[in-house]
Amino acid sequence: MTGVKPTMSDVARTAGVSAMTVSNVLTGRRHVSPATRSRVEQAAAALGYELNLTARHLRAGRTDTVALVVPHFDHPYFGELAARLAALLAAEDRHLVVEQTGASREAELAAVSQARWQLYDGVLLSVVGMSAADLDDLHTSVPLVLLGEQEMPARYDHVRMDNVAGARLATAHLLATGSRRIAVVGGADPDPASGMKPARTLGWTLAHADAGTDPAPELLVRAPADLTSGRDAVRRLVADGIEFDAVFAVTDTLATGVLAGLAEAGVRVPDDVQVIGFDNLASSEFTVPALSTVDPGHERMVTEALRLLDAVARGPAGGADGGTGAREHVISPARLVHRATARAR
Amino acid sequence: MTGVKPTMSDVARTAGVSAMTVSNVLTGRRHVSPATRSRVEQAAAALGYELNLTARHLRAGRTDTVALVVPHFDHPYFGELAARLAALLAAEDRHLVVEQTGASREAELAAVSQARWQLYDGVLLSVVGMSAADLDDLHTSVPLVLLGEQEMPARYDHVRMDNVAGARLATAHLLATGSRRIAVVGGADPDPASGMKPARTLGWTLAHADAGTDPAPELLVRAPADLTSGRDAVRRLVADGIEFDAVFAVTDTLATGVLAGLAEAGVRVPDDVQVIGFDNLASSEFTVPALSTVDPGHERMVTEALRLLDAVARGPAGGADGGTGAREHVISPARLVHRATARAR
DNA sequence: CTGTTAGCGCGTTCAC
DNA sequence: GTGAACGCGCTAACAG
Repeated sequence: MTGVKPTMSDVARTAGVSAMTVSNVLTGRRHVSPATRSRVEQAAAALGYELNLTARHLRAGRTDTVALVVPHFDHPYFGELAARLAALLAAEDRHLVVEQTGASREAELAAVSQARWQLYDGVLLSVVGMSAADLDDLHTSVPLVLLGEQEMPARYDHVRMDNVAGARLATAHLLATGSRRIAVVGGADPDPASGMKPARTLGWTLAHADAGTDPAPELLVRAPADLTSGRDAVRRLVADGIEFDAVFAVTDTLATGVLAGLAEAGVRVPDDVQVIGFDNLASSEFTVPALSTVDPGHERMVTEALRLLDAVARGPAGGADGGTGAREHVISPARLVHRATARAR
Repeated sequence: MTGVKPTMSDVARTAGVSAMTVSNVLTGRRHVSPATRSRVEQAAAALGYELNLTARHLRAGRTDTVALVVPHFDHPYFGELAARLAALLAAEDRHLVVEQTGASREAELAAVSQARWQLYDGVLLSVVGMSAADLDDLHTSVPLVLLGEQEMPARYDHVRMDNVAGARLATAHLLATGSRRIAVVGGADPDPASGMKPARTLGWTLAHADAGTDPAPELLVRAPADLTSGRDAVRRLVADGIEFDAVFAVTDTLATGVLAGLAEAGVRVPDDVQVIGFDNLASSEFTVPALSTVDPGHERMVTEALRLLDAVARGPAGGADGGTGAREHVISPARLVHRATARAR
């Protein structure tokens, strides 16, 4: 209630020591005699002293904080990612803060061009809207690891899932269990250079090729990756009278919407239409029926991302490449999770 | 590639001006002649200068950043909360960072006792594990607004939902549509002083009293608020042979688990058992069948929370009370959302 | 084990 | 419209 915030010197003065000693007590980086320590602690408590972290950050040049920058806070995929990273970092007394860009290219560029990242020891950037070219224009001295399913410039470390293999696995399973008209919901033209959708769509195409068939073009349903779009995709398919006996949804979120759409249309899953998603969200076990999906190896991805980030932070000179500028690109293997929306093989 | 990060003085030197002028160009707080401005901008670009925000923060004593501290990143309720807040703040060029405590009392206390909050202009704290007594012991000079459904000390601003009224509404609807044995999943003894569960359970009790009945005690099923627990609650109910013709789940997450459990047991919803949840998550519209639920007035909650935070930040002296220490406690009204898991009245 | 000195890189204050 | 000096609060480096 005195109004002014006490500083370290204030604590030092009332404890009868120097500011350095107070600092030592607080950081524990140097030995302090028990007697001195307790005098300092009492003085700090008496004054209601609170360490000023911004000053520490400026002086130390470190913040012990890693940032995760995601397009949306409210997409379960990113929430789960954040939770996993936070758990890993907390184990080593480091902190995670999460920031949101908004998914558009413009919003991501704006977020990225800001000097905010200087506040962190490293940044994990989940890219969705930006292109490889945009990323190439990016200049930051902060250790940066990219997460995301599109093509990325070689000069950044990058962790992603095996989208093609996962989608191929899912589609192959649908073919092997008797489906012949497999819609890909959230599919995209395989040409565009960005995003997970072309890769997963490619997996769908390849699985058909593997089976010696060719998917009908009207079974490729473009859609943004949200719940509403999944439901709408089914409505559209039904309204257009397009026959299908299975759906490969390129994300679990889309798949959940698809299940809602199929239920609404009175279609039985998996008897009439099988469904497989991609991402293995925590909630996917609890859809009705329980969603079969592709697990992208979440744990692997977060441990690799953190490993790469620490490697960049420690050795800014070269990295895995020995100085050419190329860095590691990790691909986490995908695996099929069998539940109730697809038949057993 | 020179290795050393340029500072403002470096930029100033190569632009042939003083550091102050560089600062003025960057902040835009004072007029700078166009010619000087462009010289500074070119010098900054040439050197690859990046503003050091930690220094600015120390000097300015402000960070233009608000923190949201939540128990879990990966619970959709908090993800949606974060997204709403971020949208509101972005509109005024302020930033939101989200941090996670872990939901236990110990983890929350640890998170809270740290000086980290000094890094923010204000903190929105989502309380789950801590008691009112714990919060009373809290001493921080950072503007703080509490979010959470338990009792909170009067000296903090606090925003919450109308849990009792919402639960009463839901239960009353179930009674009015013919259900007589309404289980409350996630229910709790109304005595304990903390948490949303007792309040929502109380609403369930009161609705029965309103109807002149008394719920059977075996219909109160205690459970943590997650998907697995919702499903397990149904399994237990069924295994124990307890008859029920409706479920009021105290969160949508629990309700989603309940729907999975009912589907697994071959129970038809809403024909055999009606279900109503609480929270109105974005995903609740897409369960099968679509979940009827209680909407807690999300938008209202976030605007109020931000309004209170700004009020604390601006007038640290008094607040709504005029200096007695008591502050505003806002209760957002609840409303029933009719979908497919409950019959129309 | 403890103290002294000297900044970290900005922005406020006051001058011109 | 621009500059000089100082200090925000803390800690690395070197004493002793």
